[in-house]
Amino acid sequence: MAETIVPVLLPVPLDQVFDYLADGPLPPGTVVEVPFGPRRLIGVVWEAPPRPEEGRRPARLRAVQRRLDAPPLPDQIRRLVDRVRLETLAPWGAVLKLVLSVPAALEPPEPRLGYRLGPAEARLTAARKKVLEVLGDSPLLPAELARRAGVGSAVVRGMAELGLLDAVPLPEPEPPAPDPARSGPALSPAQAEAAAALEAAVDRAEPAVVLLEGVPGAGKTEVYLEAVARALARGRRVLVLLPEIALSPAWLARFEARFGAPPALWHSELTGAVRRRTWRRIAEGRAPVVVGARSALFLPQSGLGLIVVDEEHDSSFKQDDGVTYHARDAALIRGEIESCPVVLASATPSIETLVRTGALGDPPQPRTGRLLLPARHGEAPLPRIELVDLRARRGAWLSPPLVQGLEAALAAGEQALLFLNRRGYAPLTLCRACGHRLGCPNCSAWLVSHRLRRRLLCHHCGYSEPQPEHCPHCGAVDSLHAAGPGVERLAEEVAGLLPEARVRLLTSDQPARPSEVAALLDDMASGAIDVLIGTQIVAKGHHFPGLTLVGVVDGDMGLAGGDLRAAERTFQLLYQVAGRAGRGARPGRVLIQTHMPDHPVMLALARGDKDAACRLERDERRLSGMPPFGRLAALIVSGPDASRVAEAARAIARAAPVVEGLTVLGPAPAPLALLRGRHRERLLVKARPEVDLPARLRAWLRPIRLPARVRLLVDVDPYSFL
DNA sequence: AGCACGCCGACT
DNA sequence: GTCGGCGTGCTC
Repeated sequence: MAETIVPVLLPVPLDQVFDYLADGPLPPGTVVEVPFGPRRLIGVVWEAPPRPEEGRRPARLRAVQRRLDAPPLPDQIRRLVDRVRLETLAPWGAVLKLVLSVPAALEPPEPRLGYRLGPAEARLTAARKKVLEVLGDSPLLPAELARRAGVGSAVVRGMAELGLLDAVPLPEPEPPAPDPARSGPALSPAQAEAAAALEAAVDRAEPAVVLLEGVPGAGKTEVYLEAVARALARGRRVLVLLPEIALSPAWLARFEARFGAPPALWHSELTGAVRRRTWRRIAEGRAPVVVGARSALFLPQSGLGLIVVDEEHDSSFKQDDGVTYHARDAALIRGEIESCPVVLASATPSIETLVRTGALGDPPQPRTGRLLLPARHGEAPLPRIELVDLRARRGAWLSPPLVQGLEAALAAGEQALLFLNRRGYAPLTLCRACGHRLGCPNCSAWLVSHRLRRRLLCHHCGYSEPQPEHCPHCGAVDSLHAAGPGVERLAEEVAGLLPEARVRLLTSDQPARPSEVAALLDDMASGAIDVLIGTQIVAKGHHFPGLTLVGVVDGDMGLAGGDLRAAERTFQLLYQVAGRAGRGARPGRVLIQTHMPDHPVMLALARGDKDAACRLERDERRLSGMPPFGRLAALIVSGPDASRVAEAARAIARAAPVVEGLTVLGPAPAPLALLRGRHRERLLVKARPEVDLPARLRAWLRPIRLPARVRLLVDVDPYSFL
């Protein structure tokens, strides 16, 4: 057979395909193993690039090692990889790596081994007799066998080695398929109407973007699950993206209630055999519904009839390092490729989505729509939100109105939630003798005091040191002062004010163990906690029937700094937190402490007028040409040597294209000028909508050669401005 | 990203 | 005299 040259894309951060020799043509999508320098890598046969890549070919091509016994990578996924590469400017191979996230799954799965009675004879101990007793006709997994016999797994393994047990392959158990015909909870007329609109979109099987908007409790999930059912009934598959933290047992219970079977789950915590099996099941088309966090978008699922992005405004859909993609935006690309609708669900949609779908009165983009779900009858209305003006107040972190609110709630046997988006005891430690502030040696950031651990931590790089006894600068004793509040300090203050109250903390790192977190949430739900103090992880989803008072300790925190989405994010976060109050029988009350009671975000929250605030924000963005009325890209130049980094950043700026509608700001030291020991300079590129920003960036940056030890990170449509 | 190759400090 | 630090360069 004639030798053929095949282009292969490899999961390494290089922006090119590599040519190999094969015995014959291999269709694009074929999964192959190839030699790569001293290594062997698994890659995917790709379409040949449109024109021969510049740069020289090697004298001799090496041969494809073997074809793997895995389903070919679907065309749609290859096109997604190509599109994401072009949009994010990430190296081609780095994007492929998102797809080939489970290399082991590409190998034929090893059969699971079960044990049955073997032929050999040996001295039988009591434990061994027990194992043989419980062993029936059908083979059992070793762990199951050991459990039933009440012995250790070592006994079972030992018996297998002696030949007392025969190992036989067991078939992989197939999880039950979701049943679309199983009827869901009865829908309200408004829900049924919205569901019908989504079902019609699924039936059309065309690219479309539908915003599904409604207050918490309006029943958005039930509505889009009807669309999921329709897609399944038509023999199509479904992908549901959720922020990592929204992938909760409660959500899964709702799914199972509707479909009688669980979906395939995908998130970062999955490891080992479960991760491998899930990937394989999806690749082989045996998972009708996949539910996962942002990385699930790159699973090799084919035949999609619907994509749902729930909590579409959530900024955790944006990946800030490596391939800087936004899963919501990439999902829209995927929807185009798959020719299926994408449902974006949220109680507080992003400005981007509101504008795109015409929800704020702008002309909607073609093939978009908005469904607005009203609150359900009998559902608790959103709680009353009151602002507490902190101007001219000094001293304690909790104002008198909030303290009175706490006392009243506890006296009535109700629960309270205090929200402060700051882990630890205090965000800053300073010396009262010399004024020295304790900073991180690797980052331009203050060390955060964590009293429970008796350590100072850097929240950016993980650096930590023991809580010092005296000032490391002047040596003064007992001079170190904790400045500003963190949740730990708040807990201390509440304990002082309400000594009899049962107070607990909940943050991303505390309690440490998932089981302890679950126990804490149970305690909160059952009323065994009076005051829960937490960071933003308490904002989402939880249903605490006895919770009537929510206190936002520092409503202004998110508004500081020059982040273009600060107002939007603060509104979304505080709205979510506020929604925790009054979900049970008794009405809720929300107190937001603020130094800016006249700020549009605060006024919108207090008046419950979301649309007005969104319009105001939209107008500001339009006026300043900010997203979605223009695009941004951040170029972060970093390296261990500050002056080389600065010089490289200036060189990049000098090479900037002179194009109508494209502005380059900077370079300037990034807000976090030192991060993990690397000095950072930032350029901000602003483009008008008619400019093809990624294409301009590619042309600009392609010829740039960076000096040694200097790196460039391109972040198109950045969400983090650090 | 890995991995090898290559030139300078503290050890059996 | 070697082991090993990580800087540099390459991978069809």
